[in-house]
Amino acid sequence: MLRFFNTLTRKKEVFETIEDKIVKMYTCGPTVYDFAHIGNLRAYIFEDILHRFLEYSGWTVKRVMNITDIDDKTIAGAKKDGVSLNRFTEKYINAFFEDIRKLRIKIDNIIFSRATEHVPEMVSIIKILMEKGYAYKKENSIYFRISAFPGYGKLSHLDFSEIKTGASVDADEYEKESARDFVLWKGEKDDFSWDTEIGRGRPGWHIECSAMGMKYLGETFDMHTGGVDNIFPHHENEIAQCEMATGKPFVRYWLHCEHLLVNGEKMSKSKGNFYTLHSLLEKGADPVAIRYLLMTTHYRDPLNFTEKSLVQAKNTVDRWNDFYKRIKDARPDVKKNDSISKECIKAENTFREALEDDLNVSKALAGIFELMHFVNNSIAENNISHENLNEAGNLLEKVDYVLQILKPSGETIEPEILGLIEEREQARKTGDFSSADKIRNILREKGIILEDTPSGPRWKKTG
RNA sequence: GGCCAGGUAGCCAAGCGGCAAGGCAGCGGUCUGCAAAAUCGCUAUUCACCGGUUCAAUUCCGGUCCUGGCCUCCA
Repeated sequence: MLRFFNTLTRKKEVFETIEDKIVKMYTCGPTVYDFAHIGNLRAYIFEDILHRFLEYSGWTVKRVMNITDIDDKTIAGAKKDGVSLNRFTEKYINAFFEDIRKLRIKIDNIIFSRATEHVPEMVSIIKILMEKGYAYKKENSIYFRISAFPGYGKLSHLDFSEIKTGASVDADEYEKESARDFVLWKGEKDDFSWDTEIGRGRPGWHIECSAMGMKYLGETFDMHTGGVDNIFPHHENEIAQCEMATGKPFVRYWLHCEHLLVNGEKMSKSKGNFYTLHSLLEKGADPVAIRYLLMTTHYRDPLNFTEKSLVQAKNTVDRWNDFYKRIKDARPDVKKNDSISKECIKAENTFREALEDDLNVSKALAGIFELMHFVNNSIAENNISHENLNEAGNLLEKVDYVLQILKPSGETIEPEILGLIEEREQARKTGDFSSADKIRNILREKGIILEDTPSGPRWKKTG
């Protein structure tokens, strides 16, 4: 039984979808005005684990991720570079896909929808809101009338009766009836405009997610995710405009991912603690270790990113892969040990039940670590069969559909390296250990680590 | 100021009324020609602090301190 913490009710709730075993989910994606930082990437990894686990559990996932390629920042960037909007955002869209590919975030079975390709859909929602009297036009811009929506604030749990029109609130350059009203459509100010039935201009910030979500998932859908900072105003406003346009509930479950800190502080460019995936990889970080680190803290807890914790993550990922390679390489000649099968089932149950409980990744991993411990012990005691190893290997591969931390197996090795390994083995056999150690050091410099086992030497690559 | 999340060993991190999971790092033993890997053992009388409820609290209640977030365009 799947349970998730719903921001709307502030409670963990049993997850029940509109259609049985089908999840319609909308996940907030990037605004493509800059390279993604690791805080953004944490959110995408959270969404990836969620998506993959749902599929692992037998659900059909219908998912949309937006790419916001029109807003103040993208326009400012395009102006600054003196290029078209598309030309400007293309660079960051490509970088985004490159980043998520490296972090093994899935891209198949997801509709990536671009705001600039859905302007007509946005316009039609705005038209409906105007017809119903929930939106008004002022100086060529169109605003949503918040006083028309009694449920305003139900997601963020903010009390708007107290909000005052002050310096920070009334910062908008446009005229509106109430400081709280938000803009649906911005009247033409520059070249970045569309000609539409509601005038020439461009969409406001919140309308694109509403339009794209409802276009692909329907007027009411199951799940919407994003970072906690999106709760207000972005998601609150999405609810307001959708529910007033359709008269139906917009989204059933809202899931939000906490922020990431770096060395206990908010990440910011001025503090010099701003990490992008690119900058970490340049320092030699392993993208799989980054993925592991970003997923092991529960998504609703703040995650403190440090370089030390990244080293720890790297060691853990290496151990995980060592174990996988070990059970692939072992060639035991023993009859089947039923206790291994039982441990595999136990580990899988722990894994599944932990993730079903609001994605408790740490607990899920602990279940697999316990299995590793048990299997390693059995290998040491020579009490595990080939069949048992297959069971453990299959389980590891199965959970890795969600985790994505196993390195691809079937690494190849050059013939000359293989020759060196054989040469060293001959030296060892004749007792010439100084030659053997010399060759082992040469191999180490080439990135090959040797392990002598009863059935001969075993090699692995570093890094 | 209002609202929200969090503070568990050197570090990361579960648990959330009944003797404190797991991982990384460290130390000692086994194995090994030496390593590596693996393995065994050790590493929190204590869960930010102070009160309260209870037979029993890291877990519930009240207060305090610290960290971070939101309160109109930042995942």
